[in-house]
Amino acid sequence: MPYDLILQNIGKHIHLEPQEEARFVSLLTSRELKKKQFLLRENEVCRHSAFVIQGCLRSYNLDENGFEHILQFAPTDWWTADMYSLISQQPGSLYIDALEDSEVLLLSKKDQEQLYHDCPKFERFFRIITENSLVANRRRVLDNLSLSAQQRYAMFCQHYPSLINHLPQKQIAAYIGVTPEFLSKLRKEFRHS
Amino acid sequence: MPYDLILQNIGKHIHLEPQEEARFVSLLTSRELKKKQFLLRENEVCRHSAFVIQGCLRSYNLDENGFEHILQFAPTDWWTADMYSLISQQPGSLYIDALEDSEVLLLSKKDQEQLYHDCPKFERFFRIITENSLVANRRRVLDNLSLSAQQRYAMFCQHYPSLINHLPQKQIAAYIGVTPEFLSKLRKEFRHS
DNA sequence: CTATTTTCTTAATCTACATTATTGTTTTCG
DNA sequence: CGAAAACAATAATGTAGATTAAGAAAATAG
Repeated sequence: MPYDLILQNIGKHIHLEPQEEARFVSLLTSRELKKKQFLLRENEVCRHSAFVIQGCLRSYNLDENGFEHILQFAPTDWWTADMYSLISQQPGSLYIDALEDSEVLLLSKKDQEQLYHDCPKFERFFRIITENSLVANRRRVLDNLSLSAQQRYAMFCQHYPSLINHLPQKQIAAYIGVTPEFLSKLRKEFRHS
Repeated sequence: MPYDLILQNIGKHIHLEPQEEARFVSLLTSRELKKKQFLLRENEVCRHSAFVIQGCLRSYNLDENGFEHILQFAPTDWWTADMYSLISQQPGSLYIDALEDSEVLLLSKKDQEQLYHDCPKFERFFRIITENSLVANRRRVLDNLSLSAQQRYAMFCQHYPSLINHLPQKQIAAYIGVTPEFLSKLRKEFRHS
C-alpha cells in the first residue's frame, strides 16, 4: 500500500495510534498526474492539501508578460497547496502542475478540519509543518532582498542538492528569479571558480 | 489593564473561557522599548513570541555590505519573533528593534508549548495565525519575483496604508527591496501619474 | 532655541541582470 | 528510429535599479 510514506511523514512530528492511522488514510484519495498535467489552475478554488508520493510538482504564477515564477517545488514526501485559496476558499492565483509523471494523495479541506476537531494531534502536525514552511519562506524573502543572483543560486544548490540534477535549469531560474540565459552565464562562472 | 488588546486579538480566531483568559495573561510579561532599542540581535536565541500593544517594531537582517533588509513591520496588534530561532532554539540572523517607543507582551516558548499541551485551542490559534503569515510571505516571495519596484511600492501602499505616512521612506525602501534614492524617484513618477 | 543627526531629493554615472537573436544539444513522442 | 519540441550556451545590446555625491528639509537631542 502507498500509505507508508505519508504515515512516516506524519510520524516525524506526532505519534499516531493504529486506529488513528486507519482513520486518517480512509480520508485520502489518490490521483495520478501525467507530466505537465495540472492539479490546480489560476482562478480555481483549492479544495485539498496534496502530498506527493511519486514524482515532482511545482506551484507558480504568471506575471503580466506571461512569464512563470515558481513558488515551490514539491518532490516526493512534500506537501503542497495554494494556501491562500485553501484557507479562504476564494479563487487563487497559483498553477500547480507535474514536472514529471507523479502521484499525489489528497486530503479535502473539510476532512482536514474535521480531523483537527476530532483529534488535536493532527492540528499539531499541521501547525508544525506550517511553521517550518513559514521559516523557509521568510528565509527566502530575505535572501531575495539581500543576496545577488550568484549567491541565490549557490544557496539553492546547497539547500536542494537533489533537485539540481533533476530539474531543467529554466525551472531553477524561474525559482531563484533570473532568466535562463543569465543562469547559464552564472553557471559558467561557477565552473571556472 | 493592557491585556484587552491581546485577548481581542486571540478572540478573532478562538473563544476563551474567563479562566483560560486568566491563565493566559498570567504567563505574559511586559517589556517597554525605547526607540531604536533591540528586542533581539543577530546570533541570539529567540526565547519569546512578542505581541505589540504600543508602538511599532521591525525585524531585519544585515547583508555582507551592512545594509538592512526588512522582513516585517510589527505595529500595534501584531505578533513578531525570529521564527527560525524560536523553533530551533539556535542562534538566529534577525535583529528586532523598535521604530518608536513601544511596549510588547512576551510569551516564552516554554509557556507557549505548555499552553498547547494543556489547551489545544491555543494550538489552533497559533496554527491559524501561522497559516496567515505563511500566506502573506508566499505572496511576498511571488511579488518579489514577478513585480517591478514601482508595482511593489503600489502593493505596499495598498496593503499597508496606515504605515505609509507613519514610517520613514527609507524603511519602506528596505522592505520592498530598493534603495531610498530609487524609491524617492519612484514616488516622484507616482505623483505625476 | 540651536546644533546635530537623520531623512529626503535630485542628478550623473555605473552595473547586474534582461532582452533579443542565433546556434547547438537534448528530450519527447509518434 | 526520425521529426519536432524543449532546453541550453553564447554574445550583443538594452534597461531597471544601484551607487555616488551634494544640498535641502525635517526630526531629535541637548
